[in-house]
Amino acid sequence: MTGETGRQGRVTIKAVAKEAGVSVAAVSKVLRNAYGVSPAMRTRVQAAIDDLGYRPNLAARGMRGQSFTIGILLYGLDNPFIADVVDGIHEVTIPAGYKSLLGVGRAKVPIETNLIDTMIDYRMDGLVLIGPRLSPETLALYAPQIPLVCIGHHEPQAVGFDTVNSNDFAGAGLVVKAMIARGHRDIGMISLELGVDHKTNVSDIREAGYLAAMAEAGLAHKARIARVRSVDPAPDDPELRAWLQSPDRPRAVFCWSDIHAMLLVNIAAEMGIAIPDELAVAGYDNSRPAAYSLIGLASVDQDAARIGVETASLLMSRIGGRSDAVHALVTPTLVLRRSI
Amino acid sequence: MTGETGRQGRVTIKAVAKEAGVSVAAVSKVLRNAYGVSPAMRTRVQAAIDDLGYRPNLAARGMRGQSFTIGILLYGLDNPFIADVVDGIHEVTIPAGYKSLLGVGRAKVPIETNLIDTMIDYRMDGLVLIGPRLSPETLALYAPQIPLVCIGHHEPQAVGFDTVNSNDFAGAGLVVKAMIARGHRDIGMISLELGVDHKTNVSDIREAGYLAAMAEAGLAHKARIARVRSVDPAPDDPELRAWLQSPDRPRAVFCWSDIHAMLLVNIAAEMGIAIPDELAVAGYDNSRPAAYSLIGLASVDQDAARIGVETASLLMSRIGGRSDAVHALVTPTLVLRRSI
DNA sequence: AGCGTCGTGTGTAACGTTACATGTATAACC
DNA sequence: GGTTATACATGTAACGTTACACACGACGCT
Repeated sequence: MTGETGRQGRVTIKAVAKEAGVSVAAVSKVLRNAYGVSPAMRTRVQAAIDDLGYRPNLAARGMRGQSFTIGILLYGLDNPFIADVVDGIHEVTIPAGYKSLLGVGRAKVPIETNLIDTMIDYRMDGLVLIGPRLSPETLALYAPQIPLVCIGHHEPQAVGFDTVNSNDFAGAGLVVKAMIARGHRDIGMISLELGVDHKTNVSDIREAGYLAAMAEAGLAHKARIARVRSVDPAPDDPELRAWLQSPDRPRAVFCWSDIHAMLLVNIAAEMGIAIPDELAVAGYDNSRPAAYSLIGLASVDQDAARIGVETASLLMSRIGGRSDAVHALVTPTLVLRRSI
Repeated sequence: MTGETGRQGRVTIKAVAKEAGVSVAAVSKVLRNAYGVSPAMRTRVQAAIDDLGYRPNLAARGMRGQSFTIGILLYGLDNPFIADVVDGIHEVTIPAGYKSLLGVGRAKVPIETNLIDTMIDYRMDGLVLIGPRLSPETLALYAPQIPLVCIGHHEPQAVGFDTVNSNDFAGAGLVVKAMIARGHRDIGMISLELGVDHKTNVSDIREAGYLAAMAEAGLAHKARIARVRSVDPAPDDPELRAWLQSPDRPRAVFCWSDIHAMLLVNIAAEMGIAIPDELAVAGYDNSRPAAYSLIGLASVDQDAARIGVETASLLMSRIGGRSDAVHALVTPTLVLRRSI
């Protein structure tokens, strides 16, 4: 022991109390903006906090009360959509005094559950899950343990947690209508292979929106969905190449994601297929390379920042005690570019 | 109180001890693989842990001992380099029983310091900083508080922490040599505006490597560096456009980053400048869109995964008690593509 | 037999914070 | 003037874990 301040020179609530000449309980109240503290006391304690450079120990905090930290679970880092969502979340949480820590789930169930467990074990105040691979049953298991809001998980009947999504149904409709306006009638779709919980995936909702828009335009008989296996295909993906070579390839195609749409545009260029004259393409996400003039990919913009803001607001109110479930939809827009 | 198990039904070390018929101290020892526990006791406790589905409370753990968690500070999420680095880190840390949580610093000093504080306050066992904007002085202040390894921060004389970097000096040399092999002599560079701590930035080391390689080839008089202001330029960045229009534009250009190189390739295409016949371009990072056939950008590959592995190994040994500083360099390779 | 040593196991005081139950003044009412 | 609110401040028991000091029996050595 080196004396008064403890071995690491770390400033604790005790030191602040001593410096300000008040009790630790009083300091704690000031820190939490709790009821029953006079303005005089508040300023005195605040001065001591500033003088000593005190920072609360989050681990200790988490043992008794709130930690003022939220956890965000992502499926990956290489996605501009996620970057914007996170920015949107911070726009709300940082002014509210919350910090956030992220975990990368790599779209694998064991990693995701492990990370969620970690976040719960750290006594975080709430969790945002972006595109979780977890089943509704698993989520229902976690929901009672911690305030939860999911993005990119369509489950409007869920009761224990909130969801925020782009209106994927409407977004697909925007694309189909724009293509019809361009004179196309033979419009196909490229989607993901069906998963086990496929009713909750964004790609499935986009499929439904596509089919509905086609039907509404009297083109139900033309509608067809090709499914690719890989979420993250290589630049020379054989599935996409095969699709482009197939004899009954449609005249226009709506891709569930920019990743596939951009690859399609590139492989088509290699194969000498003219875009959009021989094949019109539209994607989803309006990611940065879609705007490159060499790519020029029309794409649906989800308004990721707004999704983030909406999500964070819901999480804040849920941490505040709300228990009824809210399921919000954010309206997307279509960014027209050369490829359509 | 609802009775035996506590209000939230959460399983504590106490419950495990009771179930196994031993003391809490014994359970704690088993959890930490500490000395002084018989095989019989170990199996008995482990069985109880599995039966009850016990998970240690990290907040409580962090108050006394290790939390088995490391923090990773990133500057942003929209970068494939970072994604690969993080994967490399996990390759080492996960088998070692460590979890990791990320923070996004947005390349802003106050956010970065805030996040590092948070991670320290959570009693994490170690920190990885990827491309921190912090000054050597600030880092020296943090280093005594927590094991630290930096990526993308060149400070080979630092004593309190380790660094792992791509050999940016050599990477720049690879590009210059490849361009000379293609017959170019008029080779320029596009770099970042100088920051205050510019001796530690990767862009500055790449500049030095570029200048050295030019000098070595007897082209020192041809060498010139243009500096752009924005780290994250818009698709129609006026600075890059102006550079392309300038009368003394070089015949070939090495860009410090793919972000700028790809934009350059696109704006050049808009302006009718033929790549590589009128202008050869090479970037740094070998990011995914660089491989798109429509872009075809030659780029230096940093071997991000290896950097991650190296970093994690250093952090583990530093957590284990090592205190001398290691400064590792990873050898990059150049991926040749059409643009050069 | 007596004395250290070793291998195992237990009891319990921290760790830094919050929540709750108690004070203790001062003001407000009959 | 005595009771009752009201507002503020304090003392202290948790929270779940680890680290430390210690107890206990068995063993090997003089």
